[in-house]
Amino acid sequence: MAATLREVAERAGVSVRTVSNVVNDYPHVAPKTRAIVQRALDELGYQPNPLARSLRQGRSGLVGLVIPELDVPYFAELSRAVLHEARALGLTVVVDQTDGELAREREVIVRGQGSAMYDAVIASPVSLTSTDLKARRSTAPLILIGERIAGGGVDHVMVDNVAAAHDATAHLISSGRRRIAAIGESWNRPATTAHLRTEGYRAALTAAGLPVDPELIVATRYLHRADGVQALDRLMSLAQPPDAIFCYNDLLALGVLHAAAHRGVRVPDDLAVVGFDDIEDGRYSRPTLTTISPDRRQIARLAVEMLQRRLDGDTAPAAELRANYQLIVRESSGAAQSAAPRQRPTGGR
Amino acid sequence: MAATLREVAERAGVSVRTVSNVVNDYPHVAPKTRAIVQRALDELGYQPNPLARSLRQGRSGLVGLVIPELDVPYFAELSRAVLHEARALGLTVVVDQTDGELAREREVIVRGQGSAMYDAVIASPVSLTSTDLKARRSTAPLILIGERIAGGGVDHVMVDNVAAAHDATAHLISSGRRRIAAIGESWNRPATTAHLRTEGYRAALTAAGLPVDPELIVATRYLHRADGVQALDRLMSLAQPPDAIFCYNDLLALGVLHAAAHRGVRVPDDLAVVGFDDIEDGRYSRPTLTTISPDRRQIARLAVEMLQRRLDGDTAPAAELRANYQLIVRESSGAAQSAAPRQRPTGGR
DNA sequence: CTGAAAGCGCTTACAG
DNA sequence: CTGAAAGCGCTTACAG
Repeated sequence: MAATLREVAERAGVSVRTVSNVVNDYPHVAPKTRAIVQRALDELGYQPNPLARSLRQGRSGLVGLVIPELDVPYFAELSRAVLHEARALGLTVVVDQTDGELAREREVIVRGQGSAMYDAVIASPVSLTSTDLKARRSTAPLILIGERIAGGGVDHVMVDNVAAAHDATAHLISSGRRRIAAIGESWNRPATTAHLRTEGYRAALTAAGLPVDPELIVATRYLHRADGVQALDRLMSLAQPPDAIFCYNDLLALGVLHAAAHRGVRVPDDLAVVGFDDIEDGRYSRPTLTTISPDRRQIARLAVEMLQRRLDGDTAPAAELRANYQLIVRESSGAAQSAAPRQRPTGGR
Repeated sequence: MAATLREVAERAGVSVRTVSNVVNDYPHVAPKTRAIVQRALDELGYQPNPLARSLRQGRSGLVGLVIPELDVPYFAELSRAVLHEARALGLTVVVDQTDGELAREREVIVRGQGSAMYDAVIASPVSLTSTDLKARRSTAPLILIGERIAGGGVDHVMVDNVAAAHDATAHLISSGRRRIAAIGESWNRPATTAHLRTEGYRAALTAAGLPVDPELIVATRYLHRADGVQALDRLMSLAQPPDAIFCYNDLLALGVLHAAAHRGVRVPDDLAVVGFDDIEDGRYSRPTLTTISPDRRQIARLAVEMLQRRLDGDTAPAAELRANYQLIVRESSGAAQSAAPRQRPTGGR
């Protein structure tokens, strides 16, 4: 069992106050006293009890990062970026997975506390609604990433989803596609994000004088690869299949690529594909994936810096922080096919 | 600010003891008293302070899951499995990323404590050595996943890496390959795991009467996709390039697949590829990836159950728990090519 | 069934 | 520069 401050104090023949001062590098300690205490500390292998310290100080020093699914690459990569930025500021963040379940998102975001003991929370909720947010009891700072939940009055950081979806769609149009599908509208999620992407998609079509065909907008249950496979199967069985697809995330797009290969649909020749997120897989897939790349580093930094400000007592009204994004054109929407460039070089269209 | 037990007690006109009893569903409370207290609890919106509770009880109720990289699919998928099994047992686990840095692995695994306050730790360390383990001060139960650190005297769960690597290699041999490379031996990691896989690889070659060519065993810095790309480039520039590659993980294999496509090397026709881990990407890649699939669910369950036993006071000697694995044959090692089966059906070999 | 009180291991005004 | 003491918010033997 770890030694306590009191035990160290007894051994060193000083008060606990003095030991505490040494442990915490309090400057005004006589060098001689410090040496004596340090020796006792070493001999006993003292380790401070973080629980006691936290209780006394009224804060745990822990920031919770709440995400739905750890094994969805976008969240994994985002989490890593957040952990990285947080470390730079000396914050310890700990990842909390909710499986996207409302009850669990509520527990940690709305009720605060729970078995968790976070001083603040960064969250990317999928089921939480504005009603939940209004009922929030916890006073710990909260920063939302990705989703803007209407009327929440909560700080959030996000990219301009409407504009990004517009750009993705416009890219397909400008490369000659005319029958463009959209995959990822939501079945059962509140999914403000999906709605915003559909809005951008529609706007781009309309601006180009192209019709919006409801048949081409396919909702999915999740945003996983398997959903992309299903969606493609459905789209290809249409009387008039699409010649391009804008997927609301890269995982859907990778599912589409997979299903297309197995159906003998050539990408990008027969079908152009664009994703969203710029996860690492898309840089190695065959063909490589054109995608919208949100500046994850910036997202993480904005979130963490805002959090730090709130922890420091900043009471400014809730902020809406916007991060940059970029369209990255790769093979799936027209660049040279990856399969065997020397044997069958296929130019863009 | 949240109300305290004492405030609730005053409002209800009872002692804190009684309030505590109600909060914790202690059975012997008079129904009438309970009702009064409950009302006060509701009116004040009481939330217990987990820090105080933990300090008093001498445990935080938190289990730390220590992994090197959150955004490496294998760890993301493993983490999810562990969180799932832990939930089933009522344990709250929190993910702690170390970036594979020795200092950080030490802080949480060896020193215990730190800013973290875990009752127990499940870890998949990459830099930690047996010396560190012997110097361990923390008395919190520790379960290692994946790596067996010699002489640590610590519980661990793993698959039989030698046997698995043997099977992967034997599969390539039995499908007619003769010049089989291995990618993923370590440059700078302690990497017991890599050594074990090399051992299995060598054994399989030897058993088949095939020579072991040192040129074909390529070490990599990390085990990421980019390392796979580099390794393939190096192998293909050999005077006698390989006709098959056993990659020590799927990420390397996906990098190999990518590089092969861009070089015009056909997989599996010119080159068969086998990975290790069975991450989801490999089920959707082109071609899909043959791989060793460790039973992640079982690994997670064994680790969590062992942990629970230790928390319950089990003091049996350190256990070595073995999980099952399975070779999953997909397109990359000989099944029908995925590219466009109808146009160019390629049988296995 | 409930109250008064001790104590978990710290930090920190308050004195001196 | 250092000591004696209070108190963070709980839980839990000890009485009654």
